[in-house]
Amino acid sequence: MKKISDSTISRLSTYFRTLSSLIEKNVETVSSDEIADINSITSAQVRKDLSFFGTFGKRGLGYNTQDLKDEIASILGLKKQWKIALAGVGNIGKALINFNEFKTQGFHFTALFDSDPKKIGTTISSLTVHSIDDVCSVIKTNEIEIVIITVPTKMAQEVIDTFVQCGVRAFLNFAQVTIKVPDNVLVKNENMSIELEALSYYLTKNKN
Amino acid sequence: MKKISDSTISRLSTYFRTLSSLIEKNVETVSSDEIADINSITSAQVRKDLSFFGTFGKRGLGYNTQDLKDEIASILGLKKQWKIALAGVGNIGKALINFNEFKTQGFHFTALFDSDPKKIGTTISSLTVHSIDDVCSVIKTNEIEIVIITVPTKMAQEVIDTFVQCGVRAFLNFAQVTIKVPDNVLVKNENMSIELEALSYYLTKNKN
DNA sequence: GAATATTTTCACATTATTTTCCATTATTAC
DNA sequence: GTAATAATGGAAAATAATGTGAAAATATTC
Repeated sequence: MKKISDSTISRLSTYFRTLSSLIEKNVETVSSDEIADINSITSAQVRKDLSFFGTFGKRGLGYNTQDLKDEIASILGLKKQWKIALAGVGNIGKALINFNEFKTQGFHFTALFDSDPKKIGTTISSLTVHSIDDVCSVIKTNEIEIVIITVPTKMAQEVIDTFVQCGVRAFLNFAQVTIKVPDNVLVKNENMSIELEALSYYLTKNKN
Repeated sequence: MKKISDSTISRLSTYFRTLSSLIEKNVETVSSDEIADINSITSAQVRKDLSFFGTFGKRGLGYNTQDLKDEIASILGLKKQWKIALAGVGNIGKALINFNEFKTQGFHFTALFDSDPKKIGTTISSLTVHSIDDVCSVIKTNEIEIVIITVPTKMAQEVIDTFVQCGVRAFLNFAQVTIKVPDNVLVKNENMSIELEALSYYLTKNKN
């Protein structure tokens, strides 16, 4: 199986949202050109991205919105409910727990972890905060497959190591540090400062 | 001036963090190879990225950490304090206001906006919540140049339009929708669900 | 101070991604 | 039913990004 680029995968997510929104409006058919317009890219890009996974459209007509949405859901693995955990119950962590979009996309918070004894044992949104020491048992009992990391930068590597040892292979990391993991583990970084700095670069370069 | 790729800019941010951390440890000199190792990329990539902006190293020695950090700060426009605003004082919005990393990177929240009459006039972290109707005057008075968008998906385009009309040219958008803006405006998307879906794709593809 | 090792820089090669082009197929209008 | 229009899908070309290797410059060792 050939390697599909990250950009292709993230555009598939975008198409998925576009299709959901079209279906909500009772649109039954859509062309690659329309999907492209909505997302400010080219139709060739849309078709190329889809072509990696099969042929889903009808020449002369376009794509059936519901069918294509289902296909993309299958490709992205969104047909199941994912159980996720969160490590680091601080400001950002708490906000994410209450962020409903995750749930509607099929990602369910099932466990919380923190190292602060004052937080361990407390309940947030009807989820108990567990000690980092109990990672393995909690992960296994709850069949958690994805972990969101919102611990302080300095602890991120160590915390992720712990989860990796318990068999977790997918992380969404909010800490501002590059994490080293084995080849069979994936860490996606969500680095808000980097995006802000890209804006800073843009404004500086295009000063008026 | 040739166009520098987004990936180069975001890697510069990463090098900037790496350098800060080395300086903290009193390291005075660093090679492209060391920077690369820390961030799990190649040294050629590091040198190539830097080469777009000048020659900052000494052959046989490497780069002076403080000098290179200063150079990158200049390139990214991080030598000034940026005044930023936030639109949409919900869960995520409030968490970001209290997210201290922004402040330490030179991004200061200076104004908040919401459309909910119950929130308008209240204070969060000593910042008053303004009405969306007052955008132009507040933006101008406070010299705000970057706006973070944490309003509901359906309102995002409209809210950004309002800010654009008042002269704002840089946005960090948390809403899950592609925003249309004029050529001289930049919207960076911070889409946490897309990253989660990339993890979902990865786990599905590499099922064990 | 000469020899060796290190490391950048620059030019080029390779790989990956995006865009263009066009044949094919479907639908619509007349 | 035929022509015109719309749209996909796949091959090829163009562009962009990354990696490699040789040469030059600097530092270190003996």
